[in-house]
This record gives sequence, structure tokens and C-alpha cells, in this order.
Amino acid sequence: MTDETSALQREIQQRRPFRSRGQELVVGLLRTADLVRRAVDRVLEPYDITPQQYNVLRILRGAGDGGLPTLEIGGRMLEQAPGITRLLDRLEAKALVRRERCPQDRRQVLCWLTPAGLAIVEKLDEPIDDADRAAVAMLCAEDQERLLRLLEAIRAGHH
Amino acid sequence: MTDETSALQREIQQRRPFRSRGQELVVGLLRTADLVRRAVDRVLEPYDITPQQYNVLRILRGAGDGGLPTLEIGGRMLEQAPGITRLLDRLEAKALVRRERCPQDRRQVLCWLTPAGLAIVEKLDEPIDDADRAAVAMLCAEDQERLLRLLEAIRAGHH
DNA sequence: CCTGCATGCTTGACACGTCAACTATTGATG
DNA sequence: CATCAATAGTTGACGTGTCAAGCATGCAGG
Repeated sequence: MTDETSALQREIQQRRPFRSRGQELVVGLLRTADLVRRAVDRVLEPYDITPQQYNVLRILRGAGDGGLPTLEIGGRMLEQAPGITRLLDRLEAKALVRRERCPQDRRQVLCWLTPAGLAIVEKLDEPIDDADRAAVAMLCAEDQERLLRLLEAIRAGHH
Repeated sequence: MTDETSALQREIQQRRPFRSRGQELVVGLLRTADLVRRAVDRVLEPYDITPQQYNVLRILRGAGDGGLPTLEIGGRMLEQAPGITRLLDRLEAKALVRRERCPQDRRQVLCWLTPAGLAIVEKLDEPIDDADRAAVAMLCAEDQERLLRLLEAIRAGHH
């Protein structure tokens, strides 16, 4: 570790230095993700859907006409089953999602986008894409590639 | 954008390609942060405190004997005031934090660590440090530096 | 002084995220 | 066929983020 106070340390007005580079990285990663999440949040706000709800809508669009079982949706997000159920409850209440017990396997509950749901996702494609680009626009193309690979390496290390 | 499906795309079993490198980066950043947060979570679990609570305890330790007003704590975390109040409520209930109205400015509520609170933070220093290191141990020292700088650049771009 | 605006929280309401416990089905086994 | 473990979800309870409102307290001007 160096003895100089880092930029991050100044950001959070911390007196004592980070105990390790690892700690500084973890804090930096979490804070950065939070900032980016908030930026995307602002785009969704006028449409009255949350990032997680949007995430579900996008996943369902990707699934097409076959529909997706509840836990399949959960598997594509980093989230536990109970959260998905209630997320879908709210989306169904807003009539953006339709659910139906699967006749072949009555344990499953299949989910589809309603036309209204599809309309919202489509309308959001552009503004979300703009926001995503803007959120990392301060990095040049090479740095974006580098960051992508570094993040991927971290995820790979977590099994 | 390339036409190949990326590793991240496979991770989330997504059919359609990312609309932009920016989108892929944002998704990757959020997912990676989530994974790392969970890893740290596991360390705190046996001590029955959450990452946010630990964060507050650490901040209070850094403040020393003077104590910190509630909103000062909020300023050092990326969080709104209401959350801090209730976070402190729970920490006070566990007797890890002491609160007192400031005599000089009775609008403020000063917060201190109790001896029990200090003991917990100290005991957690090592295991947390280990977890932080482990969370990014798959990157060599140079890559860690690179990642640190890239994240910092992103944060700088968000004002 | 007294009024009125700013500051520092606190409360209420709602969306998550997570765990543990529970229900309904399915499928494999004896 | 009866049973029992595994699978797919749901529900309850609690901690956390966020917004909008509300309540003191402090302060600046008139």
C-alpha cells in the first residue's frame, strides 16, 4: 500500500487509509455501481417502473411467445425466488405481465409480457441505451474493453 | 459492437445481443458489484450485522471521540437521510451506537460508537480485509490498479 | 422581538432483497 | 399403488433505499 491518500479516500472523507488495495477496490466498485444504478434509475422514473421491474420486462421480451417460468426469470437476475414472485405481482397489477399455471407441469407458473408491457420496453430501448452509453462515456473504447474484461475476471473468480 | 456473443451474454442467458458496449458494461458493473457485495455479506453474517450497519460503525470509528451528526454519516455513504436514521435506530437498539442531541445546535443528533460497537468493528477488521482481498484476488496487482483508475474515472464523470 | 426561510432530522408509505417455513405437484422407488 | 424426496412457488418477517411530509431549531431581516 502507498502512504498517499487516494482519490476515493477523499471522496468518502475517510481519515485512516484503506487497509488494503483490495478494500479500496471493493469500496470503489460498490460506490461506482451505485452511482451508475442511480443514473439509470432517473431514466425509468418518468415511466413509473423500477430498474428491477424493467429488468424483468426485458427478460420476458427476450423469451418470446413461449413465456418463462418464474424461477427462470430469477435465474437470469441475481435474485432469490421470493423477490421475483412479488416483483411479478406488481407488474401483473400494472397489467404489464400476464401469469398462468403451466398445464404440463402445474407446479410452474409461466409469465408473458402483455402488449402494454412490450410497448413500454420498446419505448425504453433508446433512452436506456443512451443512459448506458452516457454512464460510461468518460472512458475511451479501449478502456471500456479493459473494464469489461476486468469485471468479467472478477465474476469468473466467484464461481 | 462485435457480433459474437459475449461471456456476460451467456452468463445471463440472453438471446439478443447487447445494444451497445455501454449497456454491456453497465450490466457487468452492476452484476459484479452484486457478487462482491454478497461475498462481504457472508463475512458479516455470523456477527449479525449488515454491510450498511458495518459501514456506519466504521465511519463512526473513523470520527473518533467527537461524534458525528446523523447527516454527516449519510454524506459519507451514498444514502438519503431517512435510511440513516433507521439504520442508527437499529444500531442503537443493539447498543452498538449511542446518540445524543447536540447542546450547541439542538437540531443535530450526534452519534458515537459504544465500547461494544468499537469491539465489533475491531474484531471485523481482519476477516473483512481478507474477504476484500479475496474478492479481487483473481486480478494481478497491475490489473487492480487499472480497475481502480477506471472506476474512479467513471465516478468522476458523474460529477 | 417576530416572521419566515433554511437546516437537520424523523415518520409514513412503498419497493426491494433475503431467509425460513409452508403448499402444491411431480417423479422415483419399493 | 403408496410414499417420499425433489421441484416450483408463495407467504411472513425484517433490513434497507427512496420520496414526500412534518417538526423542531437556528438565523437573518424588518
